[in-house]
Amino acid sequence: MNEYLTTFDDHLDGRYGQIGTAERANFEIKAKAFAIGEIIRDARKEARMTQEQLAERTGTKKSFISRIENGRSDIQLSTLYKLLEIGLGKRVNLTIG
Amino acid sequence: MNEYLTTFDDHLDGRYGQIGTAERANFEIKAKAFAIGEIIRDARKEARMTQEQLAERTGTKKSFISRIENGRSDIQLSTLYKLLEIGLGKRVNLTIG
DNA sequence: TTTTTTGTTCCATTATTAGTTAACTTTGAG
DNA sequence: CTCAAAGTTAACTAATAATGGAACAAAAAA
Repeated sequence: MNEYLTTFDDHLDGRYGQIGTAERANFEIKAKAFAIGEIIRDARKEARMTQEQLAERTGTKKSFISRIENGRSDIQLSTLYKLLEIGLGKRVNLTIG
Repeated sequence: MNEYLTTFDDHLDGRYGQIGTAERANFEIKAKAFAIGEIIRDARKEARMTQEQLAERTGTKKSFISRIENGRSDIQLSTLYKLLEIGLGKRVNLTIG
């Protein structure tokens, strides 16, 4: 079971200028959300599946999978569940600490 | 720490007619995604915060919080992080089993 | 009960994801 | 190298989340 405990800074490169804390927080939140792609790709590789196979199992296209895996989409919760649970047979466990 | 391990059926009422398995799976995924509202409301109550306070801390409006808590929105991942981590100071822990 | 606070719902607008196709690039086998 | 499989990207439409405001309802306080 892979664990993905992340801090905001995991997904930043430290190169922003003079922005407010609210704006920075928003940027960091987006970066964290986009990082889900890496997790999905890892899970797909682990399942030894191609993007096309995952797409077919979830009723979508490989281009859509690629976009997500490359961190270009802030996906909806239903998409997260669909890809990981239906597509890859994983169990998504969400805990609030 | 509250744990929200859910099965699809937790969020269904069992009253659907003759629909295919793909359609049913899709419906269940949606239901599961919508169920995040309950989790957010629990966390907010635990933090003794009003919807308006949570809205203010996350740069949004109480009407938006209400809609989510009542399971009327399939929110994006960034919204999940924004409300729980920035708004409520919780830690969202996502594990893939 | 009256007033205030908190929460819900509706409407309209904007922004972005979901979904798709096609062309292109990269990778891996043979 | 050549070919095929796998992955990436751009462009586009449709669906829907995000947002804001206002009116209303419910709950809590005075």
